[in-house]
Amino acid sequence: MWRRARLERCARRAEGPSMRYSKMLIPTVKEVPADAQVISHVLMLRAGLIRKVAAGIYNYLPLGLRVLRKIEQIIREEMVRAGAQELLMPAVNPAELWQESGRWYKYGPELLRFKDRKGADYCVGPTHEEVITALVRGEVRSYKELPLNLFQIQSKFRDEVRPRFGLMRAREFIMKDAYSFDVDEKAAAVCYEGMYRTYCRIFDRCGLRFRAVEADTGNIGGNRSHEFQVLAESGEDAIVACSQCSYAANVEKAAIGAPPVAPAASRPDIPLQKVATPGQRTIDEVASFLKVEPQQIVKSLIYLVDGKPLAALCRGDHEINEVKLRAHLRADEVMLADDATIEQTTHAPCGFAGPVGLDLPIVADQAVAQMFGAVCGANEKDMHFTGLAVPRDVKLQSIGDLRTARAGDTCGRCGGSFELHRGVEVGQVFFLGTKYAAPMKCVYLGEDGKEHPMVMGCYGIGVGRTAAAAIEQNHDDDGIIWPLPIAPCQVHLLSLGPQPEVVQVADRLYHELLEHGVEVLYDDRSERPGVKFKDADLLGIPFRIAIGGKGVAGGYAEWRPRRDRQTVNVPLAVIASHARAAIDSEMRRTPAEIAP
RNA sequence: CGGGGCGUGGCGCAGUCUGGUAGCGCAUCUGCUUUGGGAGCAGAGAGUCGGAGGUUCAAAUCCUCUCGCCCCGACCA
Repeated sequence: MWRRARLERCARRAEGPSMRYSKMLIPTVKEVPADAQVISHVLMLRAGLIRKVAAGIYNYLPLGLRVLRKIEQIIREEMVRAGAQELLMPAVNPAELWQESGRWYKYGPELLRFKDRKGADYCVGPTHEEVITALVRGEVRSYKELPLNLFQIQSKFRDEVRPRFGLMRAREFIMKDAYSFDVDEKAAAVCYEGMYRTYCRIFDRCGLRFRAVEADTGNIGGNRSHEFQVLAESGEDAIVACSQCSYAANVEKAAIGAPPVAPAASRPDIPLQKVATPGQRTIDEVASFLKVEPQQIVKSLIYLVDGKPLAALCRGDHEINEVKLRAHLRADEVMLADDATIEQTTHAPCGFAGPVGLDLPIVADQAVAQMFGAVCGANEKDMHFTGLAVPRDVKLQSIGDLRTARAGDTCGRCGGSFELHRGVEVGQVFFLGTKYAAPMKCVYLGEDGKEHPMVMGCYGIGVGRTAAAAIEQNHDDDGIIWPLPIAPCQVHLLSLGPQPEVVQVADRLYHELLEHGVEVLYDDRSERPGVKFKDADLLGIPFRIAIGGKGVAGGYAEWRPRRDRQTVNVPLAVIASHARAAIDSEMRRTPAEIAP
């Protein structure tokens, strides 16, 4: 009963002065916008949800904002349920805080910096670890005041090199960011687990299919992280999931099982031989020229690791993963060497590098360590070696899991095999430890009377990106198919035709739906039916009710869910309660109704 | 930051090579007809051709410089 009351309250608030289409700013467009590359961007523009103001900067129009507010509200409810408190920090941050954490110097041009009238340095916050840490260290002294988990929902700015894909990669974007403060690692780990579960609830409630995957911690630092990936063909991120155990990870991070030890029979002990390969630079060229498979070739890449050259080896059909390489070497920066460095270190042009006799530290992917009878570059123009036996011919500094995971690879946890998915990253949770608390002296007095740094975690959700991901995952050729919990409205009511009795019935039903606590968009425009149908499909409101001349004469309305498009005629007398019941039943399909 | 492309009524584009009255489709407005899957006819309004210099009798068009946007790559929530 409380639930009905709440829904009615929400609907009344949502109704505002009017949800009549004729009075609203819903600028739909027929033509596909020229500069939109991904479907969510196309549909958000076409459905009149957003408009671009500048590169990566958008207006959120009324229907678009309704979606963002729905997502925000779900996040807010679940964060509060998990014990977090909402606050709001400034978008503009003084440079001093960022200098204190060191990120003023490390962050690079993505941090939008500017000066005020006095010439003092400021930035627009791309994230808020500095501000929150400064706040908490100033206000919290004792272990008795911990733990704390504080969050905000706010616009952030990252001056992306290349903003694109609409809200998927904007420069200004709305983000929920939360920061937890605990007395020790153990308590912080409990908090991290709690946030992990909260995130699962949030995306479940949004009605999205997603996977939580192990992730690299990137620049934010810390030692434990999960990304929440909404599964969609068009996702930018590649993730793998084990077919046998629960392990799932970003391909950048996914631990690949060690290859089985090759039997002696498959280790041909043949001599190293230099062969001419004029002009054959790429793996494919060398493979077809020497009539071998790419996996029999050792690919040798020269990297600059914190400025120093190093050779990294992987199999010809594999890809070196720079994230893993950086982690393996405990380096800050890993980048492919330029041609000049390659020629200097290998004494050969790019395309002929090899590990034999190379005067550089060499690291190898685990799959390379057991290669016999292989092919590699000879560090000499137009020459390769055949008969390479890695253990015999190459001095390796170390061996590790250095390549990007692929479908079918062995799971590093259980030995099962990986399936590949694509996803849109909508959230990430980080276990930060004392990375910020220590340098910024965010400390508390413990029971032992001594000062300790607080142990932190941070937890982000891209609100606009979640909306975009929902569209990537839920659309067809005609438009968006919103999951009910985040749809701009629940029911799209259409009046078809100019006959006064049709308008009268539709008007009455509009009010009846509102009285039933239904969020309804009422298309009362004097457009032809075709126009209204097309706009309804484009907007993607989950349920459509059409009132037409025939229906009014026969005493029924036409009910059609957007997703399956199974049209049924429902008597006018019960259509409102039919809608109410359909909404309740659909909402119950989300885990929100599972006991807290 | 490297490479490529584009800036012309609200939107999408043609015109630029070869300088000579700025055009098309959609949208908008008016009228009549039409009303179950983006209607028809008739009429109308709306553009400093991204900006600044220059060449020329004459510049959307040629030259120089700028600004913005998009795509590919490197980088990232």
